[in-house]
Amino acid sequence: MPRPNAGTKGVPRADREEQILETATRLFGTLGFAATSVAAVAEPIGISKPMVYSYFGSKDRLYGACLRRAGEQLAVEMERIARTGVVGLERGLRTLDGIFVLLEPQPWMWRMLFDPTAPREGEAAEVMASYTARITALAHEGVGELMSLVGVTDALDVSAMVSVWISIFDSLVDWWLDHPDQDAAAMTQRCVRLFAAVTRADLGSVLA
Amino acid sequence: MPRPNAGTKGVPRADREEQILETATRLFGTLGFAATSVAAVAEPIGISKPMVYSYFGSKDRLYGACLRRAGEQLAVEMERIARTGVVGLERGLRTLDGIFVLLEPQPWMWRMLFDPTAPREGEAAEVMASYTARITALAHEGVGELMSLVGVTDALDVSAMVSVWISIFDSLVDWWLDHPDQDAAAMTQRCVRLFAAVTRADLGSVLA
DNA sequence: TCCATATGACCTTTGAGTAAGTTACCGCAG
DNA sequence: CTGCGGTAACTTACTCAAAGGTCATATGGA
Repeated sequence: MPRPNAGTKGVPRADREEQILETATRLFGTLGFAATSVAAVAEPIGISKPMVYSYFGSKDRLYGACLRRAGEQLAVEMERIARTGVVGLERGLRTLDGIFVLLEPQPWMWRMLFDPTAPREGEAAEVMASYTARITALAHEGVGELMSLVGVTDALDVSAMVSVWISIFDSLVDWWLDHPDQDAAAMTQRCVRLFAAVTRADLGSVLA
Repeated sequence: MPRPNAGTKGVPRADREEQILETATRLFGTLGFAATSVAAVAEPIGISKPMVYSYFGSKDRLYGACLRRAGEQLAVEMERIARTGVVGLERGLRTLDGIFVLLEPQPWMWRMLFDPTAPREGEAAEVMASYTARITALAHEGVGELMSLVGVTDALDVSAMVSVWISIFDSLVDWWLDHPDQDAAAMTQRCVRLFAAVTRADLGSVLA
């Protein structure tokens, strides 16, 4: 029987692969893993579902590939900033700035790494765990330094602060997605103002 | 044909309803809406799926009922604290403390209100929107006060800070779920230490 | 005996994954 | 330059499993 849209469209393998990866990252990052179907990835590219399967084998492996791309970029950038030797809140701000610049063309990239709907086992889960571990280790290092500068050494306190710190990243990226008119530089400036505000705040009598 | 487990078990309607609500809240809160099946709610109670449907009609309505219960408790408590007139970071800490005490028996309750896998339309979505709006309004009020105390009035700055503040709540509850040995009082004390640490931190030269 | 409480077995939809076949580009013989 | 096979790029049309939701029927307690 006739198959009107069949046959190659002349797009070489590498190009399609990149196209799929880009679209999938956008959808996974904005809708989450669970809410993203493979067909929904294929549609905006104008290809069919089996194409995606022929390139990546399974939804899990597709997610793994997106994760690797995103995680590698983020981890490398954060490690680069860590090596510059800056410490304390300043290191935090510099990291934030680096991430914002990196995320400017595709802010949803970040969301993928901390997607709560991602599968908890399988290849993708392992890739995700390895990158979040790498990023958490960097955060731990930075937060640990900051905390010891102000005299906090309790391991659980530091551990809680690391969670808080990462979630601050998360919420700022979320906020950014809701305010797409802002650019990376504006985001960083805003963070500087917010940090300054918090350090200026008074705890009142709660410490008593 | 014979139906071995059929027939009433002598549990009155109100009791079952409460049982289902409790189990569903636990599962929705820990696994998220998408990953929780109606059958999984029925199983630990020892009843069958159609029972849940006969009580709540649909998964969406079940989620709505859980949301209403949780949201009402949280909103009422936060409003009560707001009315005591405490301001600044102290108000933040008092709110945190109130929430921790409320959440002590069921920390997963909080997660439901900010579940990203929850449906975006339907009855449950409306209930969720109304409670998150109520809670966000309170957060906005508190954060706005705090910010104006330190001289920040920009609406976008305040809006971003509200996102950050709520996500701090979120991450602390998450951390608590990972450290079930901690009680509410210990959590509050930890928060006091963390807040104190942050206000003591130095911004360095970034402000330049 | 009556009916609220209960269930097994079903229907339906959705989405992951697959099989088998179709078409167009591309290198090469004449 | 033209025609022709090989293969890479593509699609339609399916299977299968999981989960939401329904229905007819069974049973224990008042």
